[in-house]
Amino acid sequence: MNEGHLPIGRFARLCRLSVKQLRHYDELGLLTPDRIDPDTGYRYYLPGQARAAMLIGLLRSLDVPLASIGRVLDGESGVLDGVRDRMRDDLARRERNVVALQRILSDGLPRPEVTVVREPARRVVLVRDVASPERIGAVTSACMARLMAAVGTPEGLLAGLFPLDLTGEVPVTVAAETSRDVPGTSEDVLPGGPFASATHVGPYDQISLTAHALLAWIGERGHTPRGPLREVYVSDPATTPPDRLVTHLMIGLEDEG
Amino acid sequence: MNEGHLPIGRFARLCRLSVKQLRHYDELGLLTPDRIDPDTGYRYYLPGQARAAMLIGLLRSLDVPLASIGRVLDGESGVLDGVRDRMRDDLARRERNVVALQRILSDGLPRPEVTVVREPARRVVLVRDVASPERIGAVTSACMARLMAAVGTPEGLLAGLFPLDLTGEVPVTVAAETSRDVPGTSEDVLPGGPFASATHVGPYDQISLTAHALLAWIGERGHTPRGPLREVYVSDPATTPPDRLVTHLMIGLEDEG
DNA sequence: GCTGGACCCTCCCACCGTGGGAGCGTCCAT
DNA sequence: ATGGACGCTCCCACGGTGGGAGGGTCCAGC
Repeated sequence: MNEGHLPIGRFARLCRLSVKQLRHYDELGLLTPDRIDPDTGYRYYLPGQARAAMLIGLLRSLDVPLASIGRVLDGESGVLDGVRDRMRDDLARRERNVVALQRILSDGLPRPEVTVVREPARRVVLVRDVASPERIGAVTSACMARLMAAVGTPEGLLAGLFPLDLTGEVPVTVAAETSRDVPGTSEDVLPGGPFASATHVGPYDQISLTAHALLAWIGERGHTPRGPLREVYVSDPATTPPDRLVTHLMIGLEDEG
Repeated sequence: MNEGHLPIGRFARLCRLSVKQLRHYDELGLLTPDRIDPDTGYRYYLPGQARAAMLIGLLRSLDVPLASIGRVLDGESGVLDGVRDRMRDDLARRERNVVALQRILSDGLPRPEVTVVREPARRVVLVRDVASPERIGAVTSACMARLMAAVGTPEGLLAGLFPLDLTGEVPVTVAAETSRDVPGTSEDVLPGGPFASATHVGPYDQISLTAHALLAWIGERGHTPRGPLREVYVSDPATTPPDRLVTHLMIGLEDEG
């Protein structure tokens, strides 16, 4: 063991890492042994490498991916900020998941009554945006605020439109029924026809549970959904406690299932 | 397509799942097609299976593992409670990670001054417990409260002892130096000898960063740590703001490095 | 100098859930 | 009958770690 070289096992004990981990980090170029015996392939580390090794261990214990750790060790700046931001997003998603799971455990799965209604076509003005799946709630609120500011008092229904597939970037649309033209919004006609409709009572962040039940109802009967999910906001969230918020959920149906 | 049987692609679109997922769930026995053509191997589903499929999708979107979903579908009770509890623990761990990462980003890695001190053997009384890695802080506080209640005013130092390996169930020990016998505690002698010592200033939940630096110092110099990590609590957390809490961290050294 | 046991090497597989793709067979509307 | 959409199975990839097989190496004690 000349020059204080340590074989991998001893070095591993020093750094509280496993031999497997050290070999893996070597393979990835994160922590290269000071010397590798060309004949035997034995890896030899210096005690001075312990700090780098333990930094890897520390960051791993904080769930920083090895790829990011590599970039940190290469001196790239801002890497950990990105990691932290991603972790925060992930954390928020998991918090919502736990809340939703708790809700399911407390209340059971929603089994809303589903009816088929025939909707007229409706002339509306729209405000649109795009959101990541986590940000849908906030972005929808912001769109609604913009729409209300532009429209003033709506003459008819107030609704949100969302694609059924909530992966990737999700287009968010809020619509207010009106016969007037409103600057700052675009105008459109929501198609009429048969819709499957269910009513969600409760906070907006649990709408997806009722939406799920509605989709399941449609699936069970062999219908094919058509177009986006419509959320018709019946209550005013400014004056209604979250547990009493009423929202109609509607999904268009093919004329023939 | 007799009796309303749907081939896998159509059923997948109905349930917002991928064909790959459905095949996987079939393989795991979570959702078996109503009929499998024995000649072609084609899977055929009934529309009535959509609700089960979407329940799988819903629970998956909440990060419930497929194995747990399987047990839910088998009617086993209490499964989701366990999942939720595990998620909560995981969430707490991730929250701590993000906080620690933020701390590293704000303050940089701690680079405490490390000194070698020679400690006398000390007679102490002990309170012990066991904790999962997440609960160490809370359990240590609880032990300390018990110890203080039993000892009253300590005559000497007040310390916590923790193994260097914080995986699995971690034994937690708090010690108060005293010459008296104290009912409700056990008595022991902390060995003396050379110790590497560093001072942590700041909240207790960031002690691990300084402990890491101390271990790295030991590793860099080729010493071998001996025995548990000692945390000597210098400040009174009841009267000191968290940012000013002073803790000495000490790790025993082999006489010969 | 020899030997045994601890240590090291490489290579493969497993976990979990999903997606991609190769290579090939099947269904159905034209 | 034929083309194109759709189905099948089987393999590989991701990230990070552990387990294990099969084989070579080091060193302390004799």
